[in-house]
Amino acid sequence: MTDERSAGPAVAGGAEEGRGAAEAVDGVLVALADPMRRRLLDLLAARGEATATMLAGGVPVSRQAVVKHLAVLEAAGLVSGGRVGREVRYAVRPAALDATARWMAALASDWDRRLATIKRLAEQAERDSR
Amino acid sequence: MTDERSAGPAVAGGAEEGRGAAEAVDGVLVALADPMRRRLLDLLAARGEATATMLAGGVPVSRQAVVKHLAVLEAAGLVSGGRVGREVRYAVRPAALDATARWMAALASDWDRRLATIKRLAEQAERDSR
DNA sequence: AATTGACGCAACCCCAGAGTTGCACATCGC
DNA sequence: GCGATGTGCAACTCTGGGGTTGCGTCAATT
Repeated sequence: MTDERSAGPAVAGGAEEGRGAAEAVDGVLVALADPMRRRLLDLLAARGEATATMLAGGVPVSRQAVVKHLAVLEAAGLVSGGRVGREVRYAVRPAALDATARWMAALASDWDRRLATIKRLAEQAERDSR
Repeated sequence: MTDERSAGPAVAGGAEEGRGAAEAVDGVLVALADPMRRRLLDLLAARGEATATMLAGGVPVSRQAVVKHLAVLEAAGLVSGGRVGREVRYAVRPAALDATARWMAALASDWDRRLATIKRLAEQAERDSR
């Protein structure tokens, strides 16, 4: 087994590199917005490694549809695929997902900060007018 | 200012309650997948509170388009709107975003766990065959 | 009361993308 | 070599959703 996928920090998928964090996040969000793609990710995470044909067996769509979904997922950095003989094995990549999770958490805390400021100002104004 | 939005844990938006975590996450992901909606969230977070008409002024689409986006965002629990006189003021709600961020982080760490297991098993098998 | 500004509803256009089918090409097992 | 299996490519269909326009309604201002 060529373990090019198991530990390398370099993006083997070759789909995302020189882009800003915003566009990387965009790709992940768009990819995750589709229920079928989330299901495929689930299957893939459960099996560790699988081909498009295998995955198509566990989902009510054609193999070609699965291939397209995998292409989107790979472009988003969520999975990576490599050829082994005549088949293409895909595996899950946690890094992109983790990065997006952190982005969202940071955004949420930013909103919290802003809301706290707004509230404080409002109370201040009320105190002044009283 | 009625601060029904600032601290209450109860979902004032009235759009999500009896659903499982999966569908709540789905709504948030679908909502965030659109760049225009993310921009509207940004504007809303920056202004603290705004109406659809105001937001339409800072974005290259019609007011009606903004209204539709706000409806999606509200259904996802990302914003909440309330009538004040003849206008409807919207504000950002960090809770749903934070919950989704945690869901993603948990999923990423789950993938990591599975990958670690796979890798361990592979090394074990290799050691045995040697 | 008349006017103005903000909202809601409904009908409509348009295209990206999810899914399909058919076929050609490569690879494994015999 | 030959059949069987798995991929890749391309053309095609069709639904969903983002966007628009038009109009009716309601509240604030004067």
